[in-house]
Amino acid sequence: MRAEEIDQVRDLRIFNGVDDKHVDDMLRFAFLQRFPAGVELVREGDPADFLHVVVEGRVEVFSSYRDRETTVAVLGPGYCFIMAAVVLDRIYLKSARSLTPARVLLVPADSVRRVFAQDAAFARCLATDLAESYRMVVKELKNQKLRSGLERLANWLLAYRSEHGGATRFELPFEKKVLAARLGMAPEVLSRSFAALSPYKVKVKGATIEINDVESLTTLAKPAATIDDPAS
Amino acid sequence: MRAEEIDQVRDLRIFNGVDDKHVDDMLRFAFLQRFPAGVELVREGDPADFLHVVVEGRVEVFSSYRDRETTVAVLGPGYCFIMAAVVLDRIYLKSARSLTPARVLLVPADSVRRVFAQDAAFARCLATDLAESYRMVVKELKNQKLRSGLERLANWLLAYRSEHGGATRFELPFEKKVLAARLGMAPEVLSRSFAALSPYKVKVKGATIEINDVESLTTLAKPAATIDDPAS
DNA sequence: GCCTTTGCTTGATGCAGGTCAAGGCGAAGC
DNA sequence: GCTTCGCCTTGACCTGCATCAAGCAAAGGC
Repeated sequence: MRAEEIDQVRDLRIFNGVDDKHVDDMLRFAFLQRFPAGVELVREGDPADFLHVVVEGRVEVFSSYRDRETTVAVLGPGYCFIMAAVVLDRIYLKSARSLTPARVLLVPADSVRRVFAQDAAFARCLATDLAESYRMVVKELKNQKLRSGLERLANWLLAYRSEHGGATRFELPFEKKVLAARLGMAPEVLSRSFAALSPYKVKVKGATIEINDVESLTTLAKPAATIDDPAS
Repeated sequence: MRAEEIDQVRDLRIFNGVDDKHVDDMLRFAFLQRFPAGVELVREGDPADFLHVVVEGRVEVFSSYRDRETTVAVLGPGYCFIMAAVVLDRIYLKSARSLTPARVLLVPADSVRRVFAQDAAFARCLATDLAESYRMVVKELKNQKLRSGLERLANWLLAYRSEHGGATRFELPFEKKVLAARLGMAPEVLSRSFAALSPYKVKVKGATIEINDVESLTTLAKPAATIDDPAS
């Protein structure tokens, strides 16, 4: 990696408080790789060779079984994936593909594990990051098991809205079929669900969403801190 | 805690390699508590006061939302729960209740966090334990989203069988309605699913299960390393 | 012994959401 | 302008699972 690239990634969350020397150890053999959209970055079942950190663009994390596929998460800049597999030196449980053109930092797994064994601050970084990730998956599991498709959509809309300044109108950040996968439903069902939200004054025109009555949508969605609040 | 009790819990997995002095720091203010069956140990939404470790008995981890409830896991001795909430000093995302009479080690959250900040070995223990837990939830999420109820049952039977010596006959470790919750289905559906397994030579008599044709059951279940194998 | 309780099974019915097939529509190309 | 190609929507249909309502059988109380 070039020095200028190193500076771009040095203050990623996972390096927070870690000895510069150790960060350099990891980055020396790392790559900051550019990928076009639609490339498979990681395949489920492979041994964990690299810790991946999204620097730019969006990455979809998914898993397949027989002829089925399910999206687990859609990650933006700052998030790393497959950390657990790297720490434990196991195989990947999930696959990942770039949804948009993306830049991803690839840190060799063995250097991650080496620094993990030596640097207490890094071990703590990984532990808190893993704890965060753990809680994210738990929330997702609850979201899937305890809510209907319509409820998931309503909650997603409210959460996305408030993450982006709370404007009445906004654009979907990715294609509707990706959103459908993210919400765990077929694209057709997403369509119908959007239609079912019109009594709640949600207007959909292409990728543009308009939420004209947050109150009534909230009544339907019944958001819960222990599922939706990213800070709790 | 009494000295004799301390010895019982000192070599739990999470204290592996941790400085004795620090383990004592945590255990000094800990309780080894006995609970009857059916007691709520932890309530979703409460702040994380204690790290809980199951020493004896079985504990069901679950979550509620509106009038629904879902079981996330059933834990036996050696497992800790709500570690992520303790590390991050957040609220519990899940509730827990004892299924059987149980003994649970309760370690005050602040002493866990204090040792986490001081002792590198403990930070690494927590990190690997969190990584394991993370992978468990991911597997559970995949199990739920990618499989039908019948497939989940078939895989659970095969996994339980091989975890317990691979005998042809065995007893269910808990009530069928708990198993149903664990598998994410209504008790009635579990009943029907058991019935649907009789062509695969699975016999059910009360709590006794007999698997007479592992091969054909495996063909149905199609177990996958990235969902079912606890070691991968 | 009988009766109640509790857990489980079985049947009937309804609904959410998946699947298949046929358009509609906007963007890009010619 | 028209055509083509993806993406999305709409309609019709089907299936897996939840729900409700009995029945049944083993276990414990008296």
